Amino acid sequence: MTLAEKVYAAVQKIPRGKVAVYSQIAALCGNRNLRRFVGNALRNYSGGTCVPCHRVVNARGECSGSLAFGGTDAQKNRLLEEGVFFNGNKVDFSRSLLSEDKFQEIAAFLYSLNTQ
DNA sequence: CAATTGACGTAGT
DNA sequence: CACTACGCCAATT
Repeated sequence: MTLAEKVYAAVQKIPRGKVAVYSQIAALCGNRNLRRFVGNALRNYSGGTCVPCHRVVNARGECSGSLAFGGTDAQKNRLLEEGVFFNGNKVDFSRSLLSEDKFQEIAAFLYSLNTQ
């Protein structure tokens, strides 16, 4: 299993109405320093809508540039529809960041994948 | 096998 | 606040 596949698995576990940051995803895959590759993996992903890539933002709460969805606005609107709170054009982390317990839950799930 | 590349992050100016 | 410089690391070439 490549790291990219782990990334996809982790992102799929992000609940509706919440967002995660790249470092979190990287941490779930075993190492915060992989954060850079997380973005790469999502960009490279062409498997359709199975993975909610739009729920992943950078550490400042900003949506990604122009690449995957048709602009930052498109991603932002999608998040808004899911109930994510925004503060300007940034995600309001205090209300919409992945909760700590959910993070742990996903971590446990990813761990089980690692042992396969 | 070495070089290049990023949807990133932090610290410093 | 904005911009820069540098670190980080797997995948691709």
